[in-house]
Amino acid sequence: MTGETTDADVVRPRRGRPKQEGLAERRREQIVQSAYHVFAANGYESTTISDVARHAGVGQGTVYRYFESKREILDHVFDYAAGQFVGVIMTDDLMTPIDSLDEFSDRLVDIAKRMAATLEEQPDLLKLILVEASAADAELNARMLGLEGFLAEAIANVMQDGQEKGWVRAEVDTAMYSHYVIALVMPGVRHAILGTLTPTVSDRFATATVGILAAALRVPEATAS
Amino acid sequence: MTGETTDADVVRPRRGRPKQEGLAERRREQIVQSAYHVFAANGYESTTISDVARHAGVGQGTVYRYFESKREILDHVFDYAAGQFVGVIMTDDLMTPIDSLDEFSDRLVDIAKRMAATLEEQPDLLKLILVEASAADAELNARMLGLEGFLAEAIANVMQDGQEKGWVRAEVDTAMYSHYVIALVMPGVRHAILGTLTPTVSDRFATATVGILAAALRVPEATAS
Amino acid sequence: MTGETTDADVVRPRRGRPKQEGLAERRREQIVQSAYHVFAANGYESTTISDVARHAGVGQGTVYRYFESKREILDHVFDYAAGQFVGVIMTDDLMTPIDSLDEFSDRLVDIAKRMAATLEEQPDLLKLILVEASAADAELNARMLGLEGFLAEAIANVMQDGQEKGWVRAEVDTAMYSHYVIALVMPGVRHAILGTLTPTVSDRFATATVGILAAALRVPEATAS
Amino acid sequence: MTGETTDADVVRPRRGRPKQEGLAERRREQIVQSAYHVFAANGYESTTISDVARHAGVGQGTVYRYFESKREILDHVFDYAAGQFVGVIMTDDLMTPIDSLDEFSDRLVDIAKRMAATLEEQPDLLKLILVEASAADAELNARMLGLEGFLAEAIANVMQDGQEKGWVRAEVDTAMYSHYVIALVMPGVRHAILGTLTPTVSDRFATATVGILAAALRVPEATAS
DNA sequence: CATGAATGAGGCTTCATTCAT
DNA sequence: AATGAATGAAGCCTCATTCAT
Repeated sequence: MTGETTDADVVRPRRGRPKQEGLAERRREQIVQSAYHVFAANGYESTTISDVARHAGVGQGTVYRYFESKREILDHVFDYAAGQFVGVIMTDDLMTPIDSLDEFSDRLVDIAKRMAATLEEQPDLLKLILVEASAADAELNARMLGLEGFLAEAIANVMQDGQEKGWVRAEVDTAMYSHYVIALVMPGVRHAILGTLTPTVSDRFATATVGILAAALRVPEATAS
Repeated sequence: MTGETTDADVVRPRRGRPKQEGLAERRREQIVQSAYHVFAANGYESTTISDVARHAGVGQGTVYRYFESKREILDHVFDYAAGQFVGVIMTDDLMTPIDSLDEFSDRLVDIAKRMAATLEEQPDLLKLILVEASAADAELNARMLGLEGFLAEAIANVMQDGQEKGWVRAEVDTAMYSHYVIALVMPGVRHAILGTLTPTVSDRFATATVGILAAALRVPEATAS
Repeated sequence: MTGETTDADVVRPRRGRPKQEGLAERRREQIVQSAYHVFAANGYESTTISDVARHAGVGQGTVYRYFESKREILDHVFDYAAGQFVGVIMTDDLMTPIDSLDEFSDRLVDIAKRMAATLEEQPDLLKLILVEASAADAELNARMLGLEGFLAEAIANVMQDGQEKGWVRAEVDTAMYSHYVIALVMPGVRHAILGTLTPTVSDRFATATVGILAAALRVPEATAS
Repeated sequence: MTGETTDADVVRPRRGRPKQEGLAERRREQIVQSAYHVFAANGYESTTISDVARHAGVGQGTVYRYFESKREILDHVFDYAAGQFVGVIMTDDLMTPIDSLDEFSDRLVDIAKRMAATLEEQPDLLKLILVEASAADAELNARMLGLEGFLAEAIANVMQDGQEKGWVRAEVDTAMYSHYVIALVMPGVRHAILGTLTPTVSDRFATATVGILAAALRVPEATAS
C-alpha cells in the first residue's frame, strides 16, 4: 500500500520455495505412467485413484493437483500409449522410399520385430490402446480410430508409391488395403498382448502376415507372355 | 451347491405343481437379453442392475433370483451374444464341402452378408463380444479367444480340405491362416459396429477381403513352364 | 393371493411386496425432520448425510432413495420449518376482523405466546429459518424473504383495514410498517432462539413490543377538543 | 538452516535489524481483509484457504504463518467487520449529549445515513456480521450478541439521559427499548444488504424507523391540562 | 520468511446385494 | 415367486494443514 517498502514487495524477487520449473511436468508424467500400468493391468473402471496414487508413490490428493479427474488421466494415458506405439513404428527408416515388394515385406517384418520387442517390455501397451480405449468412451474410441486412420494413411501412401513404381498391383484399392495391412498385423499383436508368443510362433505369424500381404499386392508374374 | 440341502429351497424338487418348467428359463433369457442391450449400449461397468431390471420389466430383486451376481449375468450375455454370432455363421450350408477357391470366396461373401444383415439389426452384438468382453475380465477374454479359436478351427478344416482337393496352396499354414481369415473380416466388422457402412463401402470391404484371401490361398496358375 | 393366476402375467395382480402407498411420504418426512434437527443443531455445512441418516435411524443410502442431494434436503427442511412457523401464526382466529388497537395488540400477544410456546418445544425452528437459510444459499435466502414478505402482506392488510376502521393512524405507511411489526418481534424471537427466555423477560418483551407498536399506530387522542 | 534455534525463532527478540515491527501486523490485516471479502462473497464454509491466499496475493502457507487455522481467521474477520461497523456508528458526535427527541431522531437518521453510505461501499459488511457469524458457530454467535449488547447499552444510556432530561417517556423500559432501536433499524439494513435500496425506499425506511421510534419514546403532549 | 507442493481425512454419492412382505 | 425398500461398502474428489526448500 504505502510506498516506503524499499524496493521489493513489487518485484517479489524469488521469495519462498523456488517454483521448480518442470516439476509439474515430471509429476504428470510420473502419474500418467503409473496410471498406464494399473489401467492396463486392471482396466480403467476397476482401477481406483488410490491405486494410481499408490503406484506413483504419491498421495491421492497429489493426483488431483495435476489432473482434474480420473477421466482426464485416461486421456493422457491414451496419448502416452499411442505416442509410444507410434514411436515404435514411425522411425526414420520408415520414411526412406521403398522400391520392391520384398523391401516392403522386410520393412514390415522389421516393424513387427520392433513391436514385438516393445510389447515384450510393455505388454500392456496395446491392451490399453485397443481394449480400454474402446471400452471407456465413445470419444476415446474415436481418437483410437483416428490413430488407426493415421497409420493407414501412411501405409496407403507407401502402397500408392509402390503402384507407381510398379511393385504393387494396379488393381489394389490402396485406401482399403492399408487398413488390411493393419488388420493382418493384429493376430500377431493379440498373441503378443496375451504374452503367448514364443519365437517360433512369432516367426509363423511373421511368415503368414508377410506371405498373405505379398500375395495380395504382388504383380502377377508376367506369366507366360 | 448340490441338491441335498435338507429342505431344498434351492432345487425345490418338484413338490406340488411342477410349475412351468420353462418359466425360469424364459425369465433368464428375458433378463439376459435385456442385459445384453443395456450392456452394449452403456458398457458393463456403467450399467446398473436397476437398468437391467427396468429394461426387463422386472424388479431388481427378481434379477437376483436368477443370477448370482452382476458378473454372472455378463457371462450369460456373452454366451448369448456368442451364440447368436455363431448362429449367423455356422449354418448348414457351411458344412457342405467346398471344391474351389471361388466357392470358398462365395461362401465367405455369403457369411459376410449374413453378418452384415445381422449387425444391422443388432449393432451391439459385436461391440459386446469384442469390446466389453475383453475389457471386463481376463476370464471372459479367454472365453472370447476360445470362440475365436473355435471359428478358426472350422476355417482351418475347410482350408485343409482345400489343400487336399487342390484349390489351396500346399504351402499355406492352415492353422495360422485360419486366424487371418478372421482378421481380414475385422476391418469390415469394425465399420459395421460403428454403423458407418453404406452398401458401397460394404462392397469395397467385401472385394478387398476376398481379393486378399484369394491371392493368399490361390494355387499359382499352372505356371506352365 | 388371488386364485386364478392362470395366465395373468399381464395384469400382474399384486405380486411382490405391496408398494405400501404412503411409505415414501412417511420416509421423506422422517428424514426431513431428522435433518431439521441436526441442521439446526450443527448447521447445514457441518452436518453430514451420515448424521442425518443416523438420526433418522436409516442407512445413508436410504436417504438417497428419497432425496437427490443434500441440498434438496435442505430445501425440504426449510419448507418444513417455514410451514411449522406459519402454522403457528396463521390460525383461524387470525382471519377474524380486528376492530381496535387493543384487539390488535391482544392478537399480537397471542401470537407471540403461541410462538414462544412453540419455540420452547422446538428451539431450532427459527434458527433454521433465520440463520441456516440465509447462510446456505442465495436461492434459499430469497425464499426466506418471500416468507417474510408473505407475513408482512398479511399484517399490512390488517393495518389497512384498521385505517379504514379508524384504529390506525392514517399517516401510517402500512406497506412499510408491516415489516416493522415483524422486526419488532425479532428481539424477543432471538432470545427465544437462544433459550434465554424466562417468563419475566418474556413479559418485558411482550410489553415493549406491544407498547412500541401501539404508540406507532395509535390515533392521537381525541384530537377533538 | 540456522543453528541457534535455541529458544528464539518464536519471539525473535530484536537481533540484527528489528525488521519492520508492523510488518507482521500489516500482513495479518491484509489477510483478514481478503478473508473478509471472500467470506462475505461465498460464505465461510464455501471459501477455501486458497481463495483467501489468492485474494491476499500470498501463498497458502503464508496464511498459516499468521493464523493457526481457518477458524481463527474468521474470528479476526468478525472483529474486523465489527470494528468497522462500530466505527461507523460510534463517532465523536455520538458522545455529545442529546437534549430532545428531535435531536435523537436526527442523530439516528445521521447514523443511518452513514451506515447506508458504508454499506453501499461494503455491502458485505453486515452479511458477514449477521449471517456468517451466526451460522458459523455458537461462540461467534455469542460474540455477535455481545456486540449487539454493547450497542444497546450505549443506546440505553442515551435514552436514560433522555428520561432524566424529559424528552423520553418515563415509562420506557430503556434496557429493553434499546434493543428495539436496533431491531427497528434492521428492516432497512436487510434491504441494504440485499442491495435493493433506492434513495426513495431508503427515505421511506428512515421515515418509518424514526416515526415509530418517536412515537414510542415521545412524552405525551401534555394535552390539555 | 514465504511459498507452493504434498497429503490424507472425510464428505457426498452410487450401486450391488439382501430381505421383509 | 416377485418385488422394491434398505443398506453399507467403496469411489471420486476437496481442502485444511504441514513441510521442504
